[in-house]
Order: sequence, then structure tokens, then C-alpha cells
Amino acid sequence: MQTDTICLGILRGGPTTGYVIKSVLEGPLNQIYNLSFGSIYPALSKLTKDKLVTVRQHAQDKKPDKKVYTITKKGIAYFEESLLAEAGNYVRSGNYGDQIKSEYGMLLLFSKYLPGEHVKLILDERLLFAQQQLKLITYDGPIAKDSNLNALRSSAQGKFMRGLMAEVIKTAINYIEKNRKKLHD
Amino acid sequence: MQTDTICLGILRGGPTTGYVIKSVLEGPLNQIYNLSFGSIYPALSKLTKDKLVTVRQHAQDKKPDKKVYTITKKGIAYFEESLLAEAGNYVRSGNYGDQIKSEYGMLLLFSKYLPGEHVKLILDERLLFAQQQLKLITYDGPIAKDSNLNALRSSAQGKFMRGLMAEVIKTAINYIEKNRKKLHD
DNA sequence: AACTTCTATATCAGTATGATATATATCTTG
DNA sequence: CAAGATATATATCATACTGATATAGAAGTT
Repeated sequence: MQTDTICLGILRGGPTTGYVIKSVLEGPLNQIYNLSFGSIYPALSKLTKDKLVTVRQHAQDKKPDKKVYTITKKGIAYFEESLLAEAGNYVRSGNYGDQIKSEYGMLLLFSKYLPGEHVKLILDERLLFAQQQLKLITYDGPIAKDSNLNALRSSAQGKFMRGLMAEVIKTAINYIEKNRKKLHD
Repeated sequence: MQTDTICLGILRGGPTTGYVIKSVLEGPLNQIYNLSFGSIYPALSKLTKDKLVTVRQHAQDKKPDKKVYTITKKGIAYFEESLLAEAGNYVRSGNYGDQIKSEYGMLLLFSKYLPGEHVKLILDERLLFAQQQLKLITYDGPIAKDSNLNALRSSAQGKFMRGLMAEVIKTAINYIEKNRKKLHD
């Protein structure tokens, strides 16, 4: 899926900054998609140039200029077109639209060639990280103003995806806890 | 994790071709890692130049030259060094070593803006794909000569990862089957 | 008071993708 | 049974993406 489409899709949930888009991808969408700043910022610039979004520059306080992007009518139309096109394309794409690079998975697969202590450490850290992710995803308490996160939490689609991710993470945690002895000691 | 390290790691399971390395990544390692030919072939060339692997060229039949790569003693040493280095680096890396881009996940998240018929189709195709993957991963019958797949199947690490992937896929399939009505009709 | 983390944008060398080209064998389907 | 599709096999390259780095003030921690 194109970076443009992802950005527009997140912007459809409400106006926000490039920094927040990155946070959303790293936080609640952690198991789904990620993009670097080096992709997000140029995409936002291009989108602005093409009038698919507008920028309001908040040179407030003395912080670095905060650029809040808002999707335009043209942007909404373009987003829905692109989405339809990508949905039609989806089935035909390589790995059914998934591109996965899990260093963690490879490290475990090759862990035969690693000292047992290292394997233990990797497993411990990862379990901790997974538990944090789970908390983040299942958290239902109050959140800040950012309407993007609200859109993600309140929509049927957001709930569906959050539920799916939570189940998958729980399964992985349980499996690792039950079977980790096979990889060390 | 470096492409070199991945290739060497797979080659540690036995001599094979670039084409088979790609197949292993797309098949049994589908949920863990993927690389394009544009990464694999240059990596193999570089590895050869550095004497970390050797090539035997099978100009047999009339098929295109089949290049079978074998890891050298130097290659094994280098692989284990790299792995150790990457294991030490792992915890400090961005998303805990995971880089995920799931077009499928984004499509479902944005499915509010997609016709119900499309959503149904995507879900159906994906479920079918997941079931195929599950069969591929859990398959324990006889397999061809390629020792790479045997290494993956018989080692404790291979079994651990296969078990993990199978559990995760099963969880996802069940969740989608139970909750898909929330995304259409 | 010093250090680290968070908010916020931007750039860029190095790396990876996805498409395309080439060529034969084998499998499938009307 | 011929035509078309899929599998085996390598290679290249324009375009796209990453990961590191730079900058800078606020806020939180030791």
C-alpha cells in the first residue's frame, strides 16, 4: 500500500502532525504497519503540493514549527479511489500484501548458534515488550485530545483490529512461556 | 538483520540456490522474514567474492545455470560473529527488530470506506491463504532432498518457530471467522 | 545541575523492493 | 492436444524506504 494512502487514511480520522502519524504507527498499529519519518514527511509535502491536504503552521511558544495537516475534499475522494484500487490489487500481490521482517524470529530460528544466556535475555525482553504492547492495545481508559486515536478506538474496524492483535499477542506470549525451555537450558 | 546473515543462516542448513533461499523465505518462513531476488542475488555474489561461500555451477540439461552455494569455514565463523553482534544490538533497535507492513491489516482498518462486497472478498481470500499457510507449516509428510527444509523441520528451533507460527495463524483464523460480521453485513 | 526522554521537523547515503527480461520444463484446461 | 499458465532459475534497475543524524526547546528524572 502506498505511503500516501496510509497518511491520508490516518488523516481521515482527524487533522494531525507527521510526528503523531509516526506515533500511531508505532503504537496502536505496531503489529500492522510502520513507516519512517523519511517516508512520512516527504509524503505529507507531496500531498500538500497536490492539494490533497492543507497545513496550518503553529509557530507557537518557541517549539519547532508544528505542522498540522488536514485532509481536503479532494484528498478524501483520492483516498477512497486509491483504497478501492489497492483492494482490487491486493490479492494479486506477492505475499498477500504482507511484508514481514522479524529480526526476533530469525534470531530465535538461529538461536542454536547463540549462547543460552543471550537467548534467555532476548526471550525475556521480548515477553516484556509484548506485554507492554498488549496493555497499550487493550487500554480503554481516557486518552488525550488527538481524534486519530479516538477514531481508531471507537470504530468497528478499530475494535476488530485491536481485538485481533490482542488475541495474537496473547497466543504468542502463552506459547513462548510454555515452550521457551526448548530453546535454552 | 543483515541480508548477508540471513543468507548465511539458511546456507548453514545445507548448500542451495538463491531461488531456493527465496522459496524458503516465502514458504515456511512466510510469517518471519522475506527478501526479494534483488537483495538475495547481489548478497550471494558479495558473499562469494568475500570467500564466505563457494559456488558450483550446474550448467546441466539446457536450463539456466543453476548456482549451488555452499558456506565455507570462514563463512560459518563470520555468521556466528554477526549473529552475536545482532543479538546484542537487537534490544536497542526500533520496533524490537520487527518491521511489519501488512496491506491486509490496513485494508481492514480502512474497510469502512470500502464496499461490503470487497471486504467480504478480501476476508475470504485471506482466510484461504491462512489455511494454506497453516497446512504448509504443520505438514510433516515426506519432503524433497533439500536439506534446508529438513534442517528447519528437525531442529528444536525450527519446531519451536513452526509451533509458534501455527498457533498464531490458528488464533487469527478463529478470530476472523468469529468476528468478520462486524466488518460487513 | 546534569542527564534523559519527549515533541517536532528535516535530510540523505545506503539498502531493498517490485517490475521486468530471459529461457526452458512441466502442469493444466478447454 | 495445443495453448496457456505455472514452476525453475538468474539478473538488473528505477524508484522507494530505512536508519542514522542534525537541530532545538520542554519536561521529566536522578
